[in-house]
Amino acid sequence: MAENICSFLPFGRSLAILTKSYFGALAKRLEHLEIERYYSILIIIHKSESVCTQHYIGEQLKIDKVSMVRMIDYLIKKGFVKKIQNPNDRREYFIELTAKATQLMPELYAAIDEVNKAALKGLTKEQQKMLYENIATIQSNLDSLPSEKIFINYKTSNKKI
Amino acid sequence: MAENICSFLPFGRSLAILTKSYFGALAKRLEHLEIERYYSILIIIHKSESVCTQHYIGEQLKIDKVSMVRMIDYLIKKGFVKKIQNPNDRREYFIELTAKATQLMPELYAAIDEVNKAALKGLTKEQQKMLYENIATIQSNLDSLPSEKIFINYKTSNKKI
DNA sequence: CTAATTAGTTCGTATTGCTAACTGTTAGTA
DNA sequence: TACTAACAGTTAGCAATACGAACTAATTAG
Repeated sequence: MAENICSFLPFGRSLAILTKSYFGALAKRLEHLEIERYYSILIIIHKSESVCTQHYIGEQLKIDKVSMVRMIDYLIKKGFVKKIQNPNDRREYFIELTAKATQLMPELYAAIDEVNKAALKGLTKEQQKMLYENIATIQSNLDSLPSEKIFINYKTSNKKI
Repeated sequence: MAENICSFLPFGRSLAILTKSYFGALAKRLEHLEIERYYSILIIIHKSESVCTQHYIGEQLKIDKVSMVRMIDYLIKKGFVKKIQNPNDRREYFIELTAKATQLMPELYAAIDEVNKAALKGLTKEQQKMLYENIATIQSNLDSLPSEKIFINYKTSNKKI
């Protein structure tokens, strides 16, 4: 049976499929918004207590700097963020939300909360807490292992299921 | 702090980063083998009690049929699988492991087991069991939500960390 | 027998991660 | 001060993957 087979697969495979499903659901929930990607970048900026450089955002989300350029360009083109050169270190640019993006944030948080709730339905508060803790533990375990860099992308398509 | 920010991110974001780290570690552990991708396809075929078509494999791993063609072509080129037309339904092809691939499987399982163990280090057996169950629950929750298809890729690069 | 469906293929497009080479800026150091 | 190294960000090009659409060949439904 499929379940038996799956138990032999790398643990990461389950995570990959889960991730795919999660972002599929989130994209669906947010499809009425003008933006379809890079929510996490907006959140990093919005929640940061200080100014955000591309370097900082990339570090938080583990996105390389080249991809960051493309993503920020996209967000600028869409009118969600603006880039302001740091006068004290002119190599850096501060990435800031526009009013348009700021206005959108509550909707974004609500959607994420909704999808999170739907995803975690059936788990007790205690189980949810344990899940987050275990994920953090696993992340920390993996961070200490030798590894190769891995390519991982998320892109919504137009196809509806 | 970063941890505070992360708690506002979509749940899927943690999973994405985790998945990335996992496959990075697995790729590193397997870098001495001739193959660097598509381990899961080999496992599906190896563990399947019956013959495997591309359609079946894609269904198990949630890989679309176009990508399946490319992946199977790659595995054929590398000499790990062969394609045999089903005489009873000549639209289908059975994908089978070559001797070379079969010989490689124990090493593959050992590597996966090793990385799984390293990843789950510090979790009790009970916690691990709960984790797998919770992942299954979440997957099932998400499967029942409306969603869009999402692009998700894993590709090892040559860069070592 | 015809129409619809299915397995698989091919082509084109989009996204992302990587390397490498590059600009401009800042910091370290002789 | 001048030279060098490091850093933030950019650009170009490659590889990998997902998708839609159009396609072939084969099978099934009516």
